[in-house]
Amino acid sequence: MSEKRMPTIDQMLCFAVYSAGHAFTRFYKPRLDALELTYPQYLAFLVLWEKDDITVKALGERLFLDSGTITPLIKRLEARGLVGRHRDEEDERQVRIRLTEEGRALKDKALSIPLAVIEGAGQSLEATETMRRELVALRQRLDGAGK
Amino acid sequence: MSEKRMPTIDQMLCFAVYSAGHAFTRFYKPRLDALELTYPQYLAFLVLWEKDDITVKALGERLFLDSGTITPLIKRLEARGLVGRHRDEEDERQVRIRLTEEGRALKDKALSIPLAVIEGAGQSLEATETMRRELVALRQRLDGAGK
DNA sequence: CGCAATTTAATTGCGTGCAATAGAAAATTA
DNA sequence: TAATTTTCTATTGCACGCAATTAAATTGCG
Repeated sequence: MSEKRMPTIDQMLCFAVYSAGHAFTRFYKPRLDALELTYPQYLAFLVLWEKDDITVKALGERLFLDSGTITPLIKRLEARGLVGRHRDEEDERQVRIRLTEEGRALKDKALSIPLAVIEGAGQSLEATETMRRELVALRQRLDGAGK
Repeated sequence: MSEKRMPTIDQMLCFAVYSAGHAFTRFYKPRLDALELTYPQYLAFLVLWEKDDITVKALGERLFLDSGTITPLIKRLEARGLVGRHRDEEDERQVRIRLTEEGRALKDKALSIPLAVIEGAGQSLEATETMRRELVALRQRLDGAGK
């Protein structure tokens, strides 16, 4: 005689996060198609445009992804001549990722994207910043409580 | 010359959503491993436990996923005997998904998960509900502005 | 009714994410 | 120094997500 209840997905925060993430990917799609980049590839470029010549590990820590995701992603960009991969001379365990001239130049084509996304989100910068900060705090608590 | 700026990923709402989504998946992982379910499979069960015998389309609309994702996901659950797939007699284009006895019984093992997630999120129910509502509104604006 | 347009699922192909493993290099320790 | 442990990257295998296509069933229109 259990007859216990489970929440509806519409009541769950995790599903709101999950589906909002997909909505962002959908929104980015036509803009990133113009650069022939996927959303995760775009994130990798944002990190590299900010600071070039970083290791696979550093990029992974920034994006919260491991080498199983980063390595093939970067290899696809390398195959297109957008980045180079080089073993670190000091520490040969590490692989450093460097933008090529073409990879650096891609930034110019991406300049219009952030504003388009802000417009697409359709809320004030204050509301956006509050939401962002709360999500980062949530992520930290989830990872901390994880185990 | 140009020297234009791009935001840092840490400043971007989309990345906060993206990485919080992964954090939820990580948090759910050990709980769902006990049921041998993935997070998307768990979401599908939440929908089915709420309302059984629904079409692939209805499930997809609920989860914001298309048949390219739903069909193989459900087939894996079918192979494990947790759901059945049946062509609708009235409209043979449609496939209805029905829980088996085993699939229905799985709910009992999942009952403790929602509370664990609420604890893992580590914030008040009010804050959680506010955040959820804002994320749903954001998703709607992104999809609406999409094109 | 007859046929074109629409709807619904399934399939294919590609790019993530991530667990598990392997292998090499560096750091630690006995 | 030699042996052990740790770190870093790559690889394999599996399950999403989604675009594009296909096929079958239904609907709508003349």
